[in-house]
Amino acid sequence: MTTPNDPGIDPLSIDFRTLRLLERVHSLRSFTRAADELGLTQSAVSYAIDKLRHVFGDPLFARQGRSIHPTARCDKIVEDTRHLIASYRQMAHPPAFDPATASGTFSIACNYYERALWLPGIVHALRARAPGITLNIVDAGGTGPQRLLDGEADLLIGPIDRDGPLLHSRPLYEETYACVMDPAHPAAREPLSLATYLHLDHVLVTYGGRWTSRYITVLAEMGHDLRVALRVPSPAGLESLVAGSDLVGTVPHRLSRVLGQSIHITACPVPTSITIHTAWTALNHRSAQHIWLRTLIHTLITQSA
Amino acid sequence: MTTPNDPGIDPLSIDFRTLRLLERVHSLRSFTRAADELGLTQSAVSYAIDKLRHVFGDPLFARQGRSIHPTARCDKIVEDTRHLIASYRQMAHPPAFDPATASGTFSIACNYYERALWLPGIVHALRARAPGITLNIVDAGGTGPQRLLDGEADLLIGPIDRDGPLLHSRPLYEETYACVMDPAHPAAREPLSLATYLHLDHVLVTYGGRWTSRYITVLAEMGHDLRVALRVPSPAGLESLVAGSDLVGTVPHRLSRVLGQSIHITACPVPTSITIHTAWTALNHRSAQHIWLRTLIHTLITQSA
DNA sequence: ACAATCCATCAAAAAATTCGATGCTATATA
DNA sequence: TATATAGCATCGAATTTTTTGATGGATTGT
Repeated sequence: MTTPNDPGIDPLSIDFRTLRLLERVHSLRSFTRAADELGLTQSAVSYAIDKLRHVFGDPLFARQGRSIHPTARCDKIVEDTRHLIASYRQMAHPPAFDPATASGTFSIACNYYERALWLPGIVHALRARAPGITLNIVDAGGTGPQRLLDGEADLLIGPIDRDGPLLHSRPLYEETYACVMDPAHPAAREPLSLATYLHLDHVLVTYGGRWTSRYITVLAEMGHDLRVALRVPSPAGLESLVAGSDLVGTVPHRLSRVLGQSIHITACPVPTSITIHTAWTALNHRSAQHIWLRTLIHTLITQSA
Repeated sequence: MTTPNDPGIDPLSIDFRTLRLLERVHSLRSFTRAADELGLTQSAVSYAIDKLRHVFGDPLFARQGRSIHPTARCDKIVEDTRHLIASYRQMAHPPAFDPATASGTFSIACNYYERALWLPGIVHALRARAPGITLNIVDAGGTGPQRLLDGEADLLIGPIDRDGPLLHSRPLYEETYACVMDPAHPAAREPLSLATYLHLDHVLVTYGGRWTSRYITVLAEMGHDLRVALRVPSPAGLESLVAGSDLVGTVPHRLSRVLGQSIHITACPVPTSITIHTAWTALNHRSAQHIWLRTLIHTLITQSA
């Protein structure tokens, strides 16, 4: 019938369906009934058992007149098989992510703007709902997507222009620019026109690296150039720079509102806006933890934005 | 790409070759190199991974420019997979039978003849080589194969005429019949002719049930009938029945030699012989323990027969 | 004896896998 | 900046595996 260690068949070519079939035949003591239960023909069951017979080098079942009797080896194989299938099922079924008991680290790349506006809310929610997760904030710098691709961050929050390759993203809200200045500034008396804006002396927030703010790009496309008196890498402390000076700063509108009470805020006359997104890579796209966290963050931000 | 819990594909349809493929891709960080190693094309590997992606609802690997990076879920799956494959391999590989440490029960069906001749040797060898195995001797009765088919015995030793269905057997040796009588018996003076044999008064061993000894069958076919003065169910004590009487007993030749010194033994004139076999069912045909035991018994008996 | 049950087997059909070739994207190089 | 290269995805064709439906052989129960 079969020789032990039959070289003609690779034991690894057995799949879990075939193992389940073996288990059912063993339990039901019948090829025919197992076939019915599994929605197959008796013939297919016979074929599958025959394959298993070659793989295990054992007859597995011997006919005893009208019924079949498993061999001792078959009993043992079936017992092992039950554990094997259970393990595999557990492996194939992703355990539902439970924030309350979850542990791990989650890295967010963003810049001063997002940290100032949204980080407190995120941290607060996370401590309450998923206290086991360590939050790691890295500076997005001028090139946010690179943080994701390099594996330094799991989620990027910021203005994404291109929906580049390998990058999933979801828009949060649209942001406009605002100008901040000393309340005593002459230009603070009425809404700012583009002409006036271009004649003022500016404090420019460069955001460190090679990033160029959208309003600068738009101005350049219009053929205009900003009179820059001071360049700073971050909006932090911008309030004290414009207070008591004639300098004007341009920052996202929502940010201007948290810079301090002592400054005058008015709409920026450059006709453009940016859209803030969350973004991540394919690596995390299906991760239960990541889905939960990015959804949480998306909800928090869009609800208060 | 893929939706979690994709209903279109049965997770159980994954086989162990595919899991090994996943493991290799994960280790080598390359579809192409895994394909080379497994003797497949990159295309086949891509197909297999795609199937796994649907089953697990996870991209498993994300392209990072020129190379690939596994997802966290993939790492975990691969780790589980290694255990799964190891367990399966152990299950598929029949553990070599080690007599010295083996335990269990082994049932032999046979009759007085085999017990008297061979059981001491079998017991002796088994105690020495496989002390953990319990030997269980059951009477074969008139219908030996039935003991096997009923599961009452693992091995039958005895004269098998038919190589019936579901029954494996291996011949041990050929046995002839001998006549035993009192040394003072008139017929003991010269070789026994068939004519003389038929005129003697016999003690017939019936072996209990419905069994008919071969020499009886042959005599009947020849149209002869035996003059039976006494019927006994077993050859045990036959010596004392023929000693000091005019009765003649017919038993297998080897058995006659262990009945006692005080009797005369001569060849039985009925022209026939029987062949002693070991026999077993398909249930035990591939069992390592059974193969070892029946080979041991076969060797013991043929070496001293 | 006779019908019924049940697994084995065979040829044909259906499904899954593999191959070879090509496409597409992201580096690396000139 | 353009080009070459490496590497996975995808497509149709070829191959292999699985399933089916029909049939055979053996055993049991009536």
